[in-house]
Amino acid sequence: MDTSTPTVPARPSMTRAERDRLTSDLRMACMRISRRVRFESTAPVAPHQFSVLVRLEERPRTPKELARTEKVSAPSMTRTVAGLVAAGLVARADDPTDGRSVILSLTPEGRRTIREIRRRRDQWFAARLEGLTDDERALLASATLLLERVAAE
Amino acid sequence: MDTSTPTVPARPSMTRAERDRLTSDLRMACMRISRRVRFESTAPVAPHQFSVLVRLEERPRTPKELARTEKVSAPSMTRTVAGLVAAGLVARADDPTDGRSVILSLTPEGRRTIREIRRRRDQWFAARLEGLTDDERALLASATLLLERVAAE
DNA sequence: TATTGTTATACTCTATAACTATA
DNA sequence: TATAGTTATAGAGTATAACAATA
Repeated sequence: MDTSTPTVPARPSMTRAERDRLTSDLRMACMRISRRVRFESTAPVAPHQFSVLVRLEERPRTPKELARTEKVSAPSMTRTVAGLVAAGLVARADDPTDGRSVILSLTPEGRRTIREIRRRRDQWFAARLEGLTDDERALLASATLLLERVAAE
Repeated sequence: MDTSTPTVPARPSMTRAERDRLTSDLRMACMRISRRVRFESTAPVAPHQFSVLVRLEERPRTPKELARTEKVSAPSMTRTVAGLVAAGLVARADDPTDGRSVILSLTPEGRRTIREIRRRRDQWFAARLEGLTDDERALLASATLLLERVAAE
């Protein structure tokens, strides 16, 4: 895939007002799309549960680590994890090096659940992108690379 | 503002796999930015309250209308609205044509609150866009128009 | 003594069911 | 009888404080 900065016609520098406008318009567009995806697609687990599944998709983590990254209290995470374990989506294991800790990881069913939720969300969004031309899609593909860079900072 | 489709170099049609990839990558990028904006910027009102303020910014509405658009029950909206009225952000008025209805609208303080929240969110996002070149910003400005079109459908 | 995780308790947002007032 | 809104009550997620087990 082409990861270089896309070629666009030369333009004069943006004014401060134009930059502010871009910031606000782009942010609101992203948040509106996010909201609509959440509203229009149903999910088998609640948003805060899905968020934990995605964290565990990257690698196994402790409840404390999850509480910190998800910005919730330890007792809240205890509760959330308990629900995911009860649903068979997350597995608990003792930490062999520290008797106080537990190590949480995704079960195969947990991975399937993530895939299913992404599939539903993409399905809704894909229908909205149907009406675009190839050029418009190419432009959005280039923009996606920039957005990913911005979000990763 | 230029609302026409931006000029980009001619490219061959995307394959189905490329379209699927764009759908998923762009959706996830938007959702990740949305999440980070929500996490990184504090707000004087809760998310569900802010959402109601934005609906009322467009025009006055009844509680029933708000419950429907926000996808919550009528009693939930009663509670949310009560909080906003108590905070001085929303005003209640009797409907002169229907004694059962109440008409909700933003107070000046409610409008100030919306502006303040947007300012904080933009502030965070603007810092992330600082590192981009003018060409990259121009590309994102074009993409924003497409995203707005997509989200509006 | 500090740290990990849980339990106890309370507050908020959510829902459904029942109630009041008006059409 | 139907509709707009509220009140009653309960379930789920969140928090802080207190506790248990381990380092």
